[in-house]
Amino acid sequence: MRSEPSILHVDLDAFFAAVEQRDKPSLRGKPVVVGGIGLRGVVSTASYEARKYGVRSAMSTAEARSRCPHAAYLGGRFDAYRATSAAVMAQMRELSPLIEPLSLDEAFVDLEAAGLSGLDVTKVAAIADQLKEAIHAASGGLTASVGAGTSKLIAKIASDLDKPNGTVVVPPGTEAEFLAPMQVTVVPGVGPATAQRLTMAGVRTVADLQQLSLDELVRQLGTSQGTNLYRLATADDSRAVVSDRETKSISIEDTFETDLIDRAVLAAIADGMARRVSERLQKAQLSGRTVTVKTRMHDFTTHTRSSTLAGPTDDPRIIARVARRLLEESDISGGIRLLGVGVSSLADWIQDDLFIDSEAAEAEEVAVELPEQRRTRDRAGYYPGQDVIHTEYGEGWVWGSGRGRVTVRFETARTPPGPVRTFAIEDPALAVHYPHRPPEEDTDVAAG
DNA sequence: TCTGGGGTCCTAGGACCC
DNA sequence: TCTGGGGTCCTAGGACCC
Repeated sequence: MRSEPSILHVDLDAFFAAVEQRDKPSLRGKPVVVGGIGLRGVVSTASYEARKYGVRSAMSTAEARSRCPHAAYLGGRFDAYRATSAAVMAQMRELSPLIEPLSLDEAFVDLEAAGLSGLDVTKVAAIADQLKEAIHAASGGLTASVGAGTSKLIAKIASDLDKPNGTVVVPPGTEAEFLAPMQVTVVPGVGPATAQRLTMAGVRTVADLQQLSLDELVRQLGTSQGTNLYRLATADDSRAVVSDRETKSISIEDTFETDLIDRAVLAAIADGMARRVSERLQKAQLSGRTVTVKTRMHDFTTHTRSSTLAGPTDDPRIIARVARRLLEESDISGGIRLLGVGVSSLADWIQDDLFIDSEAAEAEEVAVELPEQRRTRDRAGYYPGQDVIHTEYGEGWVWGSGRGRVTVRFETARTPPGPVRTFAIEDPALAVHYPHRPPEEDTDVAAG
């Protein structure tokens, strides 16, 4: 935690709805709801006029319509939101080289990294107000709320206290007492499930939380969340402002107007999703090894199935093939309301790097030295380090096998000696099996 | 009035290796 | 014949955030 309130949290007010009102003057001063407008839609953002009728984010659009039938219901124009967000973020970068966007409408700004010093409450409030004016001008009239404090936690909570168009600076040294009277749910990371567990332990406010020992909190919530919450409750937060956070996964999902049960229809939808995921991977110069299919049943229970490839891919055909297989393995009886396809275990090198010319592969083969005791056939009949398995992701040496799985070592140009990956032997990815030497007569080579 | 779409992080168990 | 513990990878599910 810092000695000066040098972290700002900037939060644009009713962002999506505000952009719509900016671009369409007839909507100004009127209730506007942006979100899913179909039968199963939910509200993303409600303008302040719509909030007067009880319309809230994450509420079903059906309920919003019943509460506020005369509002304008809009599906959203994300290109416009992205462009506006970029203009706003640029204003923050003018103020400091170190900003951390959390979403299109939120970011931390590090004033310390801007070389500013002697930051007392008055000075920070003035800086915040200037920033809000700059944002207003650059965005075509949008307002923001700003919180400032000695840590991310305090800045984030403060920005929420005087919305819209507020500025709240929490004086250094007053953090714990600032938090104490608040509900535990103001602490980021404490959602409904955690709040309920805490309630059962007699904890409703941060002050209640401050009474608990670390041991007790860890018992209630586990090591990670317990220790985190223990620190945050006493305003002990030294998390740094971090600019470029790397993408960990890319996914597409869709909720259908009515539940779908036809496997052929779903397979075709999965193909389209695989293509869109692939496009986004390629645009971001990323590829990934794990393909995940997500299904949501009529009763809202959600399942995921995933499969990890030998090497990263951004190929729509491969993603689609794996997604189809995972979908086939999924239970869709009774119909599903949602289908999703995603790719994770991302790498910033692309698929082509996995395929290398045979010359390089041979050079690598020479370099491979195996311990003597491994130069024997394993349980599934492979010679580890000598047999080669051909997969659609490239060729790799068998590194060991048994119990229905085979471990394959891949050689890649960029990352020799390459990843070691495990496949189920029945995995269709193992299209062909080429032993370097013929298996002995009694050897039952694992079925491909 | 039933519950979006895009993410992140954590946990837990099993397989496998040393 | 039984008994280990640590570490990594993978899978599945859940909580949470905007």
